[in-house]
Amino acid sequence: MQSPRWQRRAEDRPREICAAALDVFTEKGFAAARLDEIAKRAGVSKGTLYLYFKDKEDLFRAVVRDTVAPNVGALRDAAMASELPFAAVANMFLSRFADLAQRLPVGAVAKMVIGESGNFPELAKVWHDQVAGPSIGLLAGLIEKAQAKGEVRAGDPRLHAFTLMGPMLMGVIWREILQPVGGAPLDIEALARQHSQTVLTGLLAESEQ
Amino acid sequence: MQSPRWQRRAEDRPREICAAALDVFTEKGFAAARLDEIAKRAGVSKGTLYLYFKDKEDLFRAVVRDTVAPNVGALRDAAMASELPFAAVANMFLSRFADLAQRLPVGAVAKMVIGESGNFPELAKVWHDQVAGPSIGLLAGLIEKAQAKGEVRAGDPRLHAFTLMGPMLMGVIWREILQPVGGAPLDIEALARQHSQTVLTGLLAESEQ
Amino acid sequence: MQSPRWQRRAEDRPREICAAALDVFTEKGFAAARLDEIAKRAGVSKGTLYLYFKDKEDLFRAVVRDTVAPNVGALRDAAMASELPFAAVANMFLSRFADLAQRLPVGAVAKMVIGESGNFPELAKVWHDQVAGPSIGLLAGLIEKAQAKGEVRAGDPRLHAFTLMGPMLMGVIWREILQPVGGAPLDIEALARQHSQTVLTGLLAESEQ
Amino acid sequence: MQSPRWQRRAEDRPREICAAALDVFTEKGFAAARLDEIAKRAGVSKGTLYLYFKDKEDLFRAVVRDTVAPNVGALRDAAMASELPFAAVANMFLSRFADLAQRLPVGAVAKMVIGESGNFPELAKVWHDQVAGPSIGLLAGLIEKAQAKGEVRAGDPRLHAFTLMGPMLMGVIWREILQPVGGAPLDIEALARQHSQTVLTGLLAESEQ
DNA sequence: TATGAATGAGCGTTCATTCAT
DNA sequence: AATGAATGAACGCTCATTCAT
Repeated sequence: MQSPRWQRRAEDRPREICAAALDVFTEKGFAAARLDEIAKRAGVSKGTLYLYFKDKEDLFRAVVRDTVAPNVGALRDAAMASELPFAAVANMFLSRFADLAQRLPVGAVAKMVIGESGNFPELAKVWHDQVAGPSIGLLAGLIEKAQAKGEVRAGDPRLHAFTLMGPMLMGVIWREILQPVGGAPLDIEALARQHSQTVLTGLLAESEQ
Repeated sequence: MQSPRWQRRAEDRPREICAAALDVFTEKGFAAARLDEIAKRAGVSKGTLYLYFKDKEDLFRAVVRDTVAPNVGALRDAAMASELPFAAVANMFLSRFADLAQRLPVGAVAKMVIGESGNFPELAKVWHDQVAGPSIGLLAGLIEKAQAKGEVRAGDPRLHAFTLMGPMLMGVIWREILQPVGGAPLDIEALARQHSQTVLTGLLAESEQ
Repeated sequence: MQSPRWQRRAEDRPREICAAALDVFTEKGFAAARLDEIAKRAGVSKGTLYLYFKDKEDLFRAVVRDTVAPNVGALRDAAMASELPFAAVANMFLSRFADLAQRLPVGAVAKMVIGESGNFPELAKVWHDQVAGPSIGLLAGLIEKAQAKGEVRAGDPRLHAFTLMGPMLMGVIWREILQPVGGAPLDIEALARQHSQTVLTGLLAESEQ
Repeated sequence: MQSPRWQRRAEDRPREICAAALDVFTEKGFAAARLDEIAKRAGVSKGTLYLYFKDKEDLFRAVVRDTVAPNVGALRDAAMASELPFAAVANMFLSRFADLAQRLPVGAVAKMVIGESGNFPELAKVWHDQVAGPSIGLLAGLIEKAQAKGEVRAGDPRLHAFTLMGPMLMGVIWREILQPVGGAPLDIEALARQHSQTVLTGLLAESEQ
């Protein structure tokens, strides 16, 4: 009576709700996610959600943006290393991505963005404009510079960027989608290590090149 | 009066419905797809759907299976070429995949499977068991054989397979998800060509290796 | 080809359909009965029903009327015996009813009429006007005459008719409704025999009267 | 503005809904009853029904059970009078039943149970196990005891029970089914009075016995 | 005459949203 | 600020009815 149980941490509510919502949206997708369940997992009532978010879409967007945002900064830094040899930059970039994918729900967000891209094109746009586009652009830029220096072989720099990043995306998706249904476990960091070595000097044995 | 309200086309109906359903499920995802719209696009009434499919889930599964199935066969063939030099096999595999991705809605199916993997784990399983798993396994096997022959450099064959295929998956997803929201257009076949050259001999210029 | 299988017995169709419909309507009631099932049990297609009956209601009414009709005649006869002593008339009436209830689906029709009286008041009306009303009226008339002759004790003749017929109706309902769910089996004819004896001279032993 | 769109009345809601549902189910039967109409009569929205009942069947069962239950207790008491002369017991039993039938929707429940016995055999079972079976059993037991004391004439006690109760059931059904479609009005209590007198000492005038 | 594929209105049920408490 | 009972629009599914064959 005197000290209402729920007065504590009023300003953490939005975060708690977003965390619960991320889980449910990831598991079910936007349409199949139930606000009832999000509320339950967040430990609040359904009505409370509406004190912090205008509606279900607003909550969904908030979840995606809040989870995407931190990624953006983490990638910017890699750009600064552009004076190092390309091999070192590539190594760093891949291992950094692997590290990111271990700590943040990169796979979960990818899943949501991919699955709901038809219903929420703007989220795909955010992902493109803030994450995928800049990353690819950044890489392509580094590659182009390295080509100019004679470090990297000729070819469309953007396609080269796909060669570099594609396996990492595939790894993240494998973990998120196929591993839970019986796919062989995948060590993202090992993938980053082996791939960065291999892709630089080629899959073929030196004797064959 | 002039044109009969409907025609008997029992044989084509299921295909027509599946085609319409593929579109709608791809655009909206399972939960947000409306049977009304699928029916409208298929040019039939809502009730007609139920003459051929038990319910919405049944239709969804049929769509995924029917679209996944053709892919399976197309990949088996690549295995036969295993006596060729690995470089040739890899080339063929990638260009074949690119070709497949041009003609079949690979991206659309991937999108559905990824987005609904939480609600339909069995579809993810089908995709894993019949498409992704075998493909990766096949590649890994070829790679292992090539390693034994000294053609391919050391390393976990499965991770090498990711190195080989990842960029193609990324390409497909880019086209399906990001290109519609402003992503730069991507030529999958050009990607296959450049990637297969690059990945075999390395991103680095020969002088650097 | 030459001799179409179904040309036989074309004029029996309505009867066959009614028989199947009686079963299904009795089991399920009007609303829950499926034309599909009636057609299947009648060995015809759904469309064929519409060659003989305007719609579902029309079929229902036909079923009830066709099954009710024969009962009517069978009861008229009992009136002619009105010169016999009342005890003999009552005996005859009850045993005739028991006989009827053995051979015709009296219980089934009663069930339908009772269950659908809200939706088909006219059927209840048919039942009242052609079956229950006349029967009760007939009995009440006989009783009144017998009272005038000093054969039957004073009292409202119609209520006396309830005393006479009620147990038979209860017997029919018991068989139709409660026996299938575990009610002890009931021999309608034994009931008719014992009841007709008892009701005439009283439940109480003679020493008690 | 002036009057709130709705009020919280969690405690009364189930009862109000059941009352409305009883009316509609009685009028229409289970299948033809519309939840829209039940909700309207209960003064709530359709969705509210689902706050208190799992689905339409659950509501139906609740209605029948809640309406059957009170009857059960009311009949138990009659057993205690077993030391009185049988004539007194029978009198009491019949008048008590008539009283019950005046105050409770006995006819309505009978109608529902009879009409839906095919679709809801368990309700027929409840009715048999808790109402009809015990009542008949109770009466048969009393009759058997009275026979042992020489009060009641020989014969199957259960069939005697039909002789006693049948007219009352018929009266209830008459009122519920036939009176609304033009059947002559029936005074259940008068029926109980006259029947109990008549059935004990016989329909026949004393001079005839 | 007979069929059964096709229709579409209608209902049970769900769930995002509101609002009296 | 927080609740959760109440709402009602919307959707999946059914099934009586129609009609091309």
